[in-house]
Amino acid sequence: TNPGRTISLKENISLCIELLAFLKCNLISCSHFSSQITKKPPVSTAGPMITKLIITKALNNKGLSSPASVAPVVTGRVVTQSTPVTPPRTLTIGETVSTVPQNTSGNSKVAISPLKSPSKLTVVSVASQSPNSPQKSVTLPLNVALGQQILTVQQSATTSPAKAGTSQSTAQTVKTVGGVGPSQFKTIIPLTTPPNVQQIQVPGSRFHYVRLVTATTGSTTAQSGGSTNTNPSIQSAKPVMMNAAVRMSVPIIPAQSIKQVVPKPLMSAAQVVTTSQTPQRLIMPATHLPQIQPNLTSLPPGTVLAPAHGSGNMGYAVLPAPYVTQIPQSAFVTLTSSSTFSTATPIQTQARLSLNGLSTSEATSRPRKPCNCTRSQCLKLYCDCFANGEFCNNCNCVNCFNNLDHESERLKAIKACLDRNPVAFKPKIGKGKQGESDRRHSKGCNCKKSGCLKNYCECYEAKIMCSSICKCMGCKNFEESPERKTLMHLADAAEVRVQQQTAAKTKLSSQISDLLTRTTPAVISGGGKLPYTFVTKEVAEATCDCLLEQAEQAELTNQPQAVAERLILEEFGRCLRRIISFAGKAKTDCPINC
DNA sequence: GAGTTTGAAACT
DNA sequence: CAGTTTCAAACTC
Repeated sequence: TNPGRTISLKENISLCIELLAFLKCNLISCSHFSSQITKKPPVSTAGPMITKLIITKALNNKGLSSPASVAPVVTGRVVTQSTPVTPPRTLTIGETVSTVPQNTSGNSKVAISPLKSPSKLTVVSVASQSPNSPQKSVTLPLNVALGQQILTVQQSATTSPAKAGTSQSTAQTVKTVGGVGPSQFKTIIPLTTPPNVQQIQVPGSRFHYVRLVTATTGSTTAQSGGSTNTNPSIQSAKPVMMNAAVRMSVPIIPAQSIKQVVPKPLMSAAQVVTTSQTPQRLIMPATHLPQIQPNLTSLPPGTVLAPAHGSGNMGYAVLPAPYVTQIPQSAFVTLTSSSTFSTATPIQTQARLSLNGLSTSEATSRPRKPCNCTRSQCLKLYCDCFANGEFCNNCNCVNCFNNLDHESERLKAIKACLDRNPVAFKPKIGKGKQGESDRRHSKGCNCKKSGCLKNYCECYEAKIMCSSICKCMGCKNFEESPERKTLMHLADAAEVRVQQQTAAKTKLSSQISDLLTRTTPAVISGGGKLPYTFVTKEVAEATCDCLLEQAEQAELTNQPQAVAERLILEEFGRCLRRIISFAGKAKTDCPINC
């Protein structure tokens, strides 16, 4: 791909070996190969994304209500919005909030699945504001409900018929699945690529966990038991066993999936969101869903969505996405019963949407450094995990409270931090609109001895230069600083070296192992392909010997590198022709295609 | 790996 | 708000 690039002899031979392996692969019987491909489950190329986790009470399968049983159990939370464009405000679940910006005119609602629901997985609830349309919910059999995107948009009772016709297909879905007429449920907005929902069984837990998984590529299968499901591409739910040591796997969802239901962004990071129901519930933001960040899930970690006045004491707790991946199996009960924070004192935390100027997805996609806290119990900002809104996981900390076992303490600590500094959990490194060059430390550093050229300095650590707001002394971390340039060059060179060495090592080992593992002769019959068994270990070694011989000859005769490369490649071509020739001859001669 | 240095966070 | 203490990471040996 790069004609101007000079290839060393070693690389040349390496390429030849690679070609040899490739040839060998392609000699494998076509049917054999294709069968392996078809057996392979579809794998998403997208990073894991959490869309939502619904926890219901443990249920036996019989306990699922029939579609006709419109239970008064309200488990899906309805968030509404009064106007399409609103300033930062207090959100009251149950208020009218527009979640479909185009044509629902503020009367649609987003049902947010609760942490727990009594005995059933309730997909939709209506917080009716009309006495003629009492609050209702549709309780679905789990295997049916699982096929639905949990975020739903409903028409409120006061929505006009004209507005009600915004999404006929999805409304039909609701009607069919839930057995409830369109007058009650206007719209369920499915994901553009519907999710695969998996049940997660947690031993010892009373709760039933569900996760939504959508593969962005690959085939999909019809949903089991989902005859009423109008979307055939929804995958069947699969039970997943979990133990305490296993992280809850992260569902995958296409990035565009949530776009349809993204309500207007909540402007303030310190909003109070109130609910109108009783038990505390969880809203788990999807770190990898930037589209959903502006809505409820963009609320900062630790936020408790306080109940609305006069409507009980249930609230939501917004947790950072890593929470989901680190969550221990037994923690939900503690959380759901948590009532540490009343409506009068809702905890408001700031979203740590980015770390050091990186987006959340970027930041969370890389492995986090384990902390080593010994005295802070990981409940102070000294602890990087805590400061980043994450639970400690695989850390080396002592007496750690930054976990679900100490959730109440943790929430208190969050509150204390925010009392001291309302933006304590906001990213310190702001990303400028024009790219990284505009990134800068929000507070500036205060370095005195390091010259801002060591990682003690938060600016230098974030690979940004100090700015006018820094109060550092003897700063050398500025654009024209020769010391800084030298350091940067050294760091870059070191990084490149490490990468090259790692890549070379990986490539070589994979080539060797690849060749060695494919040298077992085997009889492949039929398929019209040459038997790949001719590329045996001996043949590969002999080929390599031939190539090396050419390389040595070229060196001995002081040939220019281009000539040497040509000789090697020509020799490789000869080797291949011989292999193919013998293979074809053997196939003709041998009655059993050996 | 132990000890030191450093600067942010926490505290007064 | 300034000064001091605490803390954990970065760094050095």
